[in-house]
Amino acid sequence: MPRAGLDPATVVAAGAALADEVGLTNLTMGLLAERLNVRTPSLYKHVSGQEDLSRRIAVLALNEVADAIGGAIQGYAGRDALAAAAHAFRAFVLNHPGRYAATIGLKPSDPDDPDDPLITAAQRSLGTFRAVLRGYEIGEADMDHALRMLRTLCHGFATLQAAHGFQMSADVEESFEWLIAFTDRGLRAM
Amino acid sequence: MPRAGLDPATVVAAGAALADEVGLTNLTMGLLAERLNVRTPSLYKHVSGQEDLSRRIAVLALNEVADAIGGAIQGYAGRDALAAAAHAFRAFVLNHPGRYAATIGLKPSDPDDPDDPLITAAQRSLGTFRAVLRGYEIGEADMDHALRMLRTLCHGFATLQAAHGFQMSADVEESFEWLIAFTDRGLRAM
DNA sequence: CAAGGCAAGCTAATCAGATTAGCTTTTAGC
DNA sequence: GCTAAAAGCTAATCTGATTAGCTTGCCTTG
Repeated sequence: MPRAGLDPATVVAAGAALADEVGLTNLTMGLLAERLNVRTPSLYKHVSGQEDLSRRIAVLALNEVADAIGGAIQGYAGRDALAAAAHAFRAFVLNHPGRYAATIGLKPSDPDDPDDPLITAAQRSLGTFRAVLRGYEIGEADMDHALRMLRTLCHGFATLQAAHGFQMSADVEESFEWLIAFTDRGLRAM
Repeated sequence: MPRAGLDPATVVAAGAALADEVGLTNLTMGLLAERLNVRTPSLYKHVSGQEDLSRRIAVLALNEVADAIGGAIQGYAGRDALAAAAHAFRAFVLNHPGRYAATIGLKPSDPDDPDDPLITAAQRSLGTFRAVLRGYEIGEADMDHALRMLRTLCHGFATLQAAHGFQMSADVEESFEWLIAFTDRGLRAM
């Protein structure tokens, strides 16, 4: 009976994948163990419990979002960068609802601890939004507000759509494009 | 030993209050029973389980949001109505994080069933946003998109703030005002 | 006012899922 | 090959949801 050869990263990756499939709330240690061909208690050798698992999934997700947006905006600026970032963000949330859900409502970690990988990952994904805004003429004073707006829009739209929150008739894709255009116009008019 | 005299509405109201205090995820049937001076199984005489309870809390919350926004925008139009609605919405989410959380990620109910109180409540709160937009010169074609944008902004900002998502230096209140002004400008420019 | 019946509450039991304790055994490093 | 840490396992505990079935308060009807 050979060993499974797990390590924290493998467990977290499998947990994230499973969360995307069944939903974060339905992710149980038992289900994850089964997926990894291991008995439930064995998982505790790699993660300290559900909260730890969830937090690590969140870190993974935030880094992946950062990578996705970062890659998508390469070579673009202004409206093109905005659109690319928004689409990349939303695609990530729709394709990985489970792991994105893990990034919401985490116990607020000490924002001063620069060793916390969660902080690092959050900063990275924030950095990509900041990069998008560099393509606009935004004063120093407005930068943080604009950044928060961008986050609000992306997060809000993606989570509402993922939760089937848009049940009106109009096409959701069209609304998303409309939203991007609206934001671009506003930012350029600053 | 007199009876507790519970009914579904009482149980749901207590559940909503408790969810606000301890968080929706920490709302257990046992805790709720204790709050109502009743044994856990007794709750099942009034709600059919946790999912049912959560759904009813969501209905309550959506109706309360609609009332809050509806009341706040009375007598206002344009930018004043927009600001009043946004503030009312956010205040609700911040004061009642538990019950608002219940409105997210519910199993999508049949949108065609007009008897579902959840649909009714959702329509009501949507109606208040529609009322805000009537103060702007928005063409028929843009209405649904603008409506979705408004929801996106309110939902996104409030949930991010409730989740302690804004850890940058700038003042959150200031960002919120900035966001409202940005949106107002954009809508007026249509 | 008494009888009947429904529904609210209760106790006891079952079940799923998280987590811990303590044992066994692979396997990396010497 | 030897040994010790780490990885897995079984067994056990605990919390929380839910169901079954009993008891009894309370409202209605006669």
